[in-house]
Amino acid sequence: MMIGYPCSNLTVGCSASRTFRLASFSPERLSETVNASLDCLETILQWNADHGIGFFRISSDTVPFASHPVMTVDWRAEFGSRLAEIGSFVRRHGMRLNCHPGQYILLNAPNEEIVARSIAELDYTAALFDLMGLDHTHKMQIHTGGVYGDKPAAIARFIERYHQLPEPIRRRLVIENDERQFSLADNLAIHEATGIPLLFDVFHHSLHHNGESIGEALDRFMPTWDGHGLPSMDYSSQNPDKQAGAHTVSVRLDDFGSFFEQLGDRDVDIMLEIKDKEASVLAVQRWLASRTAGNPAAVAG
DNA sequence: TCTGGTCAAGGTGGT
DNA sequence: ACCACCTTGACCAGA
Repeated sequence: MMIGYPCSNLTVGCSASRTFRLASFSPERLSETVNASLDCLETILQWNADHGIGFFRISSDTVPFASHPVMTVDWRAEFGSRLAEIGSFVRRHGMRLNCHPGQYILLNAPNEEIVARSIAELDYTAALFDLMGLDHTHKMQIHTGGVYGDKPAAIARFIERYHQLPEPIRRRLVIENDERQFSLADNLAIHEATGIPLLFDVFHHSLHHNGESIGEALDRFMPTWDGHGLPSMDYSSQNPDKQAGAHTVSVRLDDFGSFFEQLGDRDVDIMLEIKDKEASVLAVQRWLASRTAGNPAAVAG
């Protein structure tokens, strides 16, 4: 089991998700920005290695505008060797990376142009992993998409488009249950038709489900990962000061503890979607260590 | 140097 | 009809 965090580290003092406005695009600006982001990504991964953190989400802005028509630069050639070095570090340390392309990825949109732009963006993300030399267990997670007033039709369109995806995308793509539209049960139907692994977001599940307990949900999502590495989850909890669905500022160990009880001896990688990032990962690591020390039998295996 | 408005893209629910 | 939210903050113009 590895505990991870997304995109930025608040300790190291740099950002690995630098970008710029579309209007500011130039080849020079691109080089400067991407190289600075990759410098920081190396810093973060080293920091992670030093702190025993093996799971990390890279920003979908690692190469800004990579799938946009403005991109005339051969970014794969320009940054390929740096990405290969980073990938080599990741493999050497037994780390796992993940990426979460944005809300504009809609494989089941009725509009074919939106689908084409979505595939272009996924193609870029898959290329990042390919250039890093990372295998298909390093996943790109997206939401299933829009409902467009007819969920069965939206699911059917997703399945149809999935079968047409280029292999570098298909082997890394996973879908996540969301808090409003596509529940775990909806995604299971898609999994049965496609074999796509399902990334389980336990917080979204608590807000939108079909009556399954957490234990039942875990037992259903985990087998969808056969052959894809350790099943991967997103974890957050409710920010008590904000509207339902808002992520908490810092991990609530009581809430995590009750989740961990339900997890039992199941082995998963857990991405903490929490505002204070690596601080919560360290807090969970300390909690797990103290729990193991206090009750060795409980976490064995 | 600081800050508030704005940023490629779409869908959805709330006002 | 419009705005905020989601992904995750970061850029940038103007003071």
